[in-house]
Parts: sequence; C-alpha cells; structure tokens
Amino acid sequence: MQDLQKLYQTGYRSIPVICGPTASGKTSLAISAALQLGGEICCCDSMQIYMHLSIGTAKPTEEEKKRVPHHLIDLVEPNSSFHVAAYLEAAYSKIDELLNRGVLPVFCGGTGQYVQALQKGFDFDIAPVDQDKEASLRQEYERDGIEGIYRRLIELDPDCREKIHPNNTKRVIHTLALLESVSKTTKEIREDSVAQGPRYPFTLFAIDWPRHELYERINSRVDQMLESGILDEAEWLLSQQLPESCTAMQAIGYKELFPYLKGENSLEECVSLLKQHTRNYAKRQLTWFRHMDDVHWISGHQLNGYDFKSYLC
RNA sequence: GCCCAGAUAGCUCAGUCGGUAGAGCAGGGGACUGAAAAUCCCCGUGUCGUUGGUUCGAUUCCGACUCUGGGCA
Repeated sequence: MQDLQKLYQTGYRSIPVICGPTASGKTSLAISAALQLGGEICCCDSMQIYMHLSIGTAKPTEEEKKRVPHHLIDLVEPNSSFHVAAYLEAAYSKIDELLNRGVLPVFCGGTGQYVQALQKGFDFDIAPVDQDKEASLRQEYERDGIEGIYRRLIELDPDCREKIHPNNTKRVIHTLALLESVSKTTKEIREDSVAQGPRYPFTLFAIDWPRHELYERINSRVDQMLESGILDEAEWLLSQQLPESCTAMQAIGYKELFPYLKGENSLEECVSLLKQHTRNYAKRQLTWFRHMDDVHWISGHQLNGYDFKSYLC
C-alpha cells in the first residue's frame, strides 16, 4: 500500500467500487455515492474507455457528468488496443491525481477483470509479455492448429493442463507466450504479481436484482439505446473498417447491428439478438461478482439512500 | 373440396431398417492474472400432434382425425 495518508486525508479509509451486471443501475448509484462522499467517479469498464462509443457502452450522459466529474472514460480511439495492465496504469495515476486534490475516487464499472485487478493489486510488470512472440504463436496457431502449442504449454507448466482447456486457444496462446517470455511458471507469476499487495484498500459493492427483473431492465434499455441513436454510432463504427479482432468491434450493441446496416438481416432480428447477448453477458458478469472476495450486495430495490460511509470509515 | 409435405426439448430441426430419442440456439452453473462486452468448460425425460390397427412391443409401419405450410381447383 502506498499513499495511505493521502487517502485518509479524504476522511475515508477505503476506496469504494460499485459493480454489478449491465443495466443494474451502477451509473446512478455511483453518482449518489459520489455526492454522498464528496468524491469523483472513475470508470472501471473495458468499453467505455473507447472514444466515440457512447450510447452502446452506456456511458454517463453530459448531464450526469455535470453533476459529478467522471474519469477514465474516452481514453483511446476504437482502433487502439487496450488491456488490464494499461487500465491499471491509468487508474493508479488517476487515483494519485484525485488524492492529491483531496478527493475520494469512486470506482464504477462492470468489468470483473479490471475490478479484480484493482482489488488484488495484480502487478503485471513482474511478467512482461513479448508481444512479437505472442503474435508469432498466433500465426502458428492459424497455420498448424493448437495441438503443438498446447503440448509445449503443458511441458513448460503441467499445472496448465487443469487450468486451461485446449479449446480456449486465446488463453493457451497468451499463456505460452508469457511463460516463454519470462521463464517462470504460472504459479510463480501469480505469487509474484500479488507479492506487493493491493495499492489501495478497495471496498466492493454490487447491485443485485432478481434475474427476471434484470432481464426486463436489459430489454428495455436496449430499446432506449435505439431511441437514443445507437444505430448512428454503429454505422460510424462500421465505416471505420476496423479489423474484426479489434476489441471495440466486439462491443455488444454494435456487432449485432452490423448485419442490419449491411442489409443482411432485419432490424427486429438484430435487436432481439442484441438483447440476448446482453443478457448472456450479464450472467457472466454475475459469475465474476458472486465469486469475488468481500462484496457487499445491495438489492436493486434498496438503492436509495444507501449508506456507503459506514463501510468506508 | 382434392393432392403433397410436415407435426419430436422453450425455439429450429436430426433420428429411431419397430426395442420410449439427440444436436444447435435459448436457459442454468462455472472458469478467468496483458483482447475480458472477449474466450472457454459443464448441465438435455420430452404424453416423439390425437386416436384406432398390426405387433410380444409403435414415436418409428398402416388407417382416420386435428393443426400448419405449399400446390391444384
């Protein structure tokens, strides 16, 4: 831990993180929390970091941003690549900046991987990946399949046999590239990455709705996004002609609308697929949050007047 | 009205040369340490449309009926 003095000077002993599945009401809860605590909001979302993608990623509106300053949004262009390590770097420097001003950061977002990395304080610098190596493994996979790559992975680190399924080629390739880059086992990397402990103490809050209510909220939010002009955003993104492998192209809300924009499918079908993918995603998010350590669950029906202070002092 | 093709899991369909059935999607659960809104793993009993007949035994063969497509009038 570092700079705890600065954190304590804000009057709080821990940084709140508001998480939960998509469409659960995180943005507005984070705003009430920030107003209650005198903080500013830092987003913890792997898609809101892209500029121009606003409606589909459910970024806070101009009005909401006026009520409370928001950070860690619109960091890069959609053609850039981004990842947890880059997020952590941006997040830590933003935390320092706010604490130097005596302001409490209030994190808010639905990307479990990012939330966990903050909470556990993963240090990715202890195992730098050789990007070229990873790129050439990816080529090898496309040429020869995964078998050889998987075999080498298991030879280097037998634990991976249980931890990584051969069908999960993305992870197989990345892990082998990592192991070959640093000559450590995954166990050693895990231990080293967490040796310093978290940078700051974080307190997690997650919003919980009965499943069917959450799904209804998702369905109606997609309808709202259409009214707000998500189709125009999707059309713009499509016109950028980015490769499909681009992270921004994988955002739910755009890729489902492309077939309609290309005249390959009806709007109705695209929209119902979009709703479905959003529901599927929410379920995956819930798996993350349910299994994270020390989460305070807040019922979706009792968001008003939630007392964050008592958990942070 | 006649002819043809269907009727099997929430949906789309496969299949059983007669021994009560299985895929994809949906749905549920899980994993996740540099693409994570990604990627991946696990979970399938349903009057096999209704009703007679043949048969030791029918969802499977035959008949009738109902419904849904398509065609002819």
